Amino acid sequence: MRSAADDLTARARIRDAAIIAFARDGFDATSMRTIAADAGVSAALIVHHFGDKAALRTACDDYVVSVFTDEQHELIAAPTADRIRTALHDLDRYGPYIDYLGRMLTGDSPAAAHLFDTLLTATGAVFDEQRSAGLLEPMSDPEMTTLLVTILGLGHVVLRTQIARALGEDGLGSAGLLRATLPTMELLTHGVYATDVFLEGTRQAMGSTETARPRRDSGEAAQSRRGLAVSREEES
Amino acid sequence: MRSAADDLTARARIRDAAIIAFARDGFDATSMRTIAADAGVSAALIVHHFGDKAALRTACDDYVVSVFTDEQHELIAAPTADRIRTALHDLDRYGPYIDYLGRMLTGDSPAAAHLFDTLLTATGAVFDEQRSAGLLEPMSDPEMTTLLVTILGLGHVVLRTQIARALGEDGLGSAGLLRATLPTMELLTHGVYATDVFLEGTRQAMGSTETARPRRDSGEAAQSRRGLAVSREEES
DNA sequence: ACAGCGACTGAACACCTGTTTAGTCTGCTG
DNA sequence: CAGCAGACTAAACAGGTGTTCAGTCGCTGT
Repeated sequence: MRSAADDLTARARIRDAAIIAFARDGFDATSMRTIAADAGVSAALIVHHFGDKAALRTACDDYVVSVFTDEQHELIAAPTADRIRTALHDLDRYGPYIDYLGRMLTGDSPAAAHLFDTLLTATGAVFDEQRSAGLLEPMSDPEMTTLLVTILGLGHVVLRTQIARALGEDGLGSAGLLRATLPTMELLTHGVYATDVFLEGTRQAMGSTETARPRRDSGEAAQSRRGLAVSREEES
Repeated sequence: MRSAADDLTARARIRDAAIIAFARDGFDATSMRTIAADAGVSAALIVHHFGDKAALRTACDDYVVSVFTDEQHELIAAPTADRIRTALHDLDRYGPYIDYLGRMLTGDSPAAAHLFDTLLTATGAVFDEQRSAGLLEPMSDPEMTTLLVTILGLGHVVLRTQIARALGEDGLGSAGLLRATLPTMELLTHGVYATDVFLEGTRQAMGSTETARPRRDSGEAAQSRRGLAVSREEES
């Protein structure tokens, strides 16, 4: 620990300490003096190296994002949301970064936006490829379905605290990831419903609010079919 | 708005102002004086009514949770994660509460834990019922599948900012919810994959190591299994 | 009429915040 | 060697923080 930390430049130690503290306590609840103490430097040195606290944050943002996008890990080369979730099986290495990432994604920093878009695009690209190979079901709204799958993957990261508590095990630990793999694949392969009635009900409900007669299977039509009441549930 | 605000007790106005401010700026970045000003009272009165800032927070937590659990709305009576997402189609009414909820769920407050567990349990109950009716596919791990569906629902809430930006529309606005409904139902009904090869590959990968794994596994074992499972995405 | 009480406030308090300032030390360069 | 640049620090600063205090107001019960 000691020697490894001493090998890093002060700037790097500050960055690492900040990432850990921000991930653990949040940006606002972390003081410059705390970071400085953790990094073994003075608070003034942080300003000397980064400018101000906000600049330190964006430096941390950029670094964490780069960990998940720049690096040469083969599973991160095409960072599907599912893959990034999968890649994080060694919590020891990525733990603080994952937590940081979870906090980041719920904010509205440019880095978070960039990361989210990258993930979304990558997931969409994988789907496009698989669709060309005839491996995918027809989708009424491929962009939205891509988003749904991305949400499913990132949900593990963002809701990590709740999941770990509810399951009694860390959902992003290797045991948790292992447990999630098969059910995820089941969901993506045949869904949860054994019947079409819910889907058909939705189709009719959404189609019936339109003046035109609903069509069965056309994908493009569905997208134009939006704009009216939400009531697939009888309410309202 | 004037009269409506004046109809509320100062205590209620403080609570409402705090919820809005916490949801918008976060707990730490919101000062007592800001809340007081928004509520039209003095900062000292907040302390008088709630004790301290932390107590105000838990009061807000409890209130927001009660909005989504106690109320008599029929769609909230059984608050599936999917339903709660659907129920929130009038952002005007629930908007601030949703944002507050999103922030809450990424923390580790008792109220967030309670809410999450409630949602999880409710989703599980709906599934149990549907399973009895023979409406569900067989699941290798029903509890985990329940969690996955819950994550899918709550992901919209927690990642609202990113989703709204990426889609160019608010995913929790009525238009966004409407657009998400059909793809969600498609996903839950037949998944995204038209083939079983990914699922079968996962089953075999996990099953084969299962027999060779009498007890707790090391990281390397999980990684190899993971590698097999993931190789479904036959990289270029 | 008056005592009591809770709602309510402005001002003060002690503390913590991010940042600045002035300066020391170290190592390199001419 | 001098000198300079950058890493680095202790101390101070201005402002904001949550909270406390002493007190006023208006209502209610007697």
